[in-house]
Parts: sequence; structure tokens; C-alpha cells
Amino acid sequence: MSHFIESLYPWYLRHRRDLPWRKTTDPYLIWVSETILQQTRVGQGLPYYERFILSYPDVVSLARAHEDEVLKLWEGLGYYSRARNLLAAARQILQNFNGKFPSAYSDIRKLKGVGDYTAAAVASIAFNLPYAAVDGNVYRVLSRCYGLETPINTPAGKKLFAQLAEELLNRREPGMHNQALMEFGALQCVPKNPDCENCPLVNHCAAFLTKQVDRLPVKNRTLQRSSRYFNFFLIEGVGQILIHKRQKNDIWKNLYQLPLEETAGETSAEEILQSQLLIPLLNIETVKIQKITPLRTHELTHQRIFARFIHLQTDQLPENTAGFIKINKKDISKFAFPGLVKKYFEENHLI
DNA sequence: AAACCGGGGAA
DNA sequence: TTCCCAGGTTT
Repeated sequence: MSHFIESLYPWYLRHRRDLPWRKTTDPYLIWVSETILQQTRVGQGLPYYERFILSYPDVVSLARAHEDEVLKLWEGLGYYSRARNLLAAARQILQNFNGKFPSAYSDIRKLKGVGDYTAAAVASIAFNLPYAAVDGNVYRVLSRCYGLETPINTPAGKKLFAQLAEELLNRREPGMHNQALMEFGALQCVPKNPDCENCPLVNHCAAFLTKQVDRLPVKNRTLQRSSRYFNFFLIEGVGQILIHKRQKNDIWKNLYQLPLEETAGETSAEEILQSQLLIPLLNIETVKIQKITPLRTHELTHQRIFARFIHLQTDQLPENTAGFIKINKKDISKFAFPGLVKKYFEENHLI
């Protein structure tokens, strides 16, 4: 109990941000916040958290929700499996624990969408259980403090840092300890250009002493982005448009989109229109081309989407919409769309 | 072990 | 551009 990491505690008490999920010990609220904050900055997730807990203040209200509604609240935040898993886990809790959030680490860890990090975070912060939460911040702080060069995105790295974090854990106040370490990484020991001159741990930091701060943590990168070409059709009847629910195992699963024609490579809008795959399918006769946007890029973690929007006007949308959903324009905002599509609606004042 | 799953902010 | 963010699941 006399490790130098403890000098972080007074730092934490002084510098910690005043965040809504720090005002509660409700495991449900802690869990929701941890899920929203996965791979997401506090500033980005905060408004989503506020809206989410207003709509679903407890496990049972979430468990009773419809997935479309939950995804709508998640719209624009990304990594939508988090929302689907959150709902599934809430239903697990209703079924298996009578709606009461489980208080054992092993039970928490079994919930959908809850991995090692989230289970440890919820167990320690909400129940004061002695589990070390190791997130991106903790990897960075520990790799620098101890000068560890093992790549953090390898099994060996995960094991090493998990073990070290477990040894360092303050077992009396694991929740505070975990948050102190993470907050320190988020505010002081930042990825780029950290202010080491004003760091409370500078005299203990192996990376600082050996001038390796900007090299740590080490991460093997594998990321390769593939390109995809999306042609979205805004097919507008009188006050109505067609949309479609993505259901395959692909990006944006269970979100809505406009009728889409994906091509293998870069294709001109003329070719798309001449191929006439979509229009005959819908048996639309009189179609007027309103506007075709230039190709725009949308970057995802592992895909680069090249998208264009083709705006067509017709007198009347068909009765048989071949799997597409006919909706009123004023109802567009009721559905969850990928950011790319939502942005298009906004540009054209459809929402 | 590697691939897959978003979107935004910072440098 | 590239990197990273209170990661997890699937193959």
C-alpha cells in the first residue's frame, strides 16, 4: 500500500471532471456510461448519456424498449452493436435477475457487450469489488511509468498489463483507484505531447527518464481500409420516400438507409441510372432526376465509403415497394440512420 | 490472431 | 493524413 501510484489519488481528487455518472453508485447508470464511453470521448458521449437515461432511467424500462427506439437514441454515436447489446443485456437482467442489476463480477461479465474492462469498471465503481479496469488510458499510463514496450494489442500485452494493473490495485478503494488511473491518462498522460514538466509522476516515469514518452505505448497496427461504393436513392413521391432496414451482418446493422445500389468499383451516376436495377424493381414509370450529388467519402475504422445520392422525383410511389418501407417525409427523423445519410437529409432540409 | 464494428477531435 | 478514444464480438 505504499506504491507511488498512490500519489495519483490526491491528483485525482483535485483534477477529476465533474461528470454525471460520478454522482451515482447505481450500477445501471455506471454500466450505461461505461458502454457509451467505449472507444468514445467523454465530450462526444455525454449528451447521449443524458438522453439515454432520461428515456430509460432503469434496467426494466430499457428491457421493455424496442430496438429501433434504442438505436434511434444511439444514432450518430457509432459502434451500434453497443446499443443492441445494451438492450439484450437489460433483457438478460430482467429474465435472470428479476430486473435487479447483478452484483457479482462473474454475472456482470456474462452480460452481452460486457468484456473484461466494462465488467471490472462496473464491479469496482458500483460495488467496490477489487477488479482492475484496464482501458486505453491505463495501458498508456502503465507502459510509460514502467517503460514497458510489449505491444498492447497482443495477447501477451493484454496479459502483462492486466497482471500489473491487478498488482497495483488499491483493494480498499478499487473504484476510486481505477477512475484515478483512467482520468490521469485522459487529462495528464495524454497520447500526444503530454505536459511531463508538470506531471506528479515525472520522477517515477521510466519513459520520461529514457525519453521514450512519445514512443509508448507500443501498438502493432494491422488496420487496412477497404473501399466501397454506395449509390443511395432518394426516391420521392408526393410527401413520401422509400427507406430500407439493413439486416445483414455488415456495417450499420439494423439501422435504416435509403435504397442502395452498391457497386464493386467507381461507377458514374449515368451508368448507375442506365443499369436500371432499382427503378424497374419498383415499377416506377415517370421518374424525374432532381439532383445527383458528387461522390463524397465517409471514413470508418476499416472501410472507406464513397457515396453519392441520387434524388429522383415521381408522381406516385408504387404500392408494392419490394422490401422497401414507404414513409412520410415528416417521419424521417423517427428512424435511425447512419451519420452519412442523416447528414444528407439535413443538407436538403428533410429533417 | 486477425477481422470487424463508427464517428469525431486533435495534431 | 494519422492516431486515438472509459472495447467487445466474431471468425
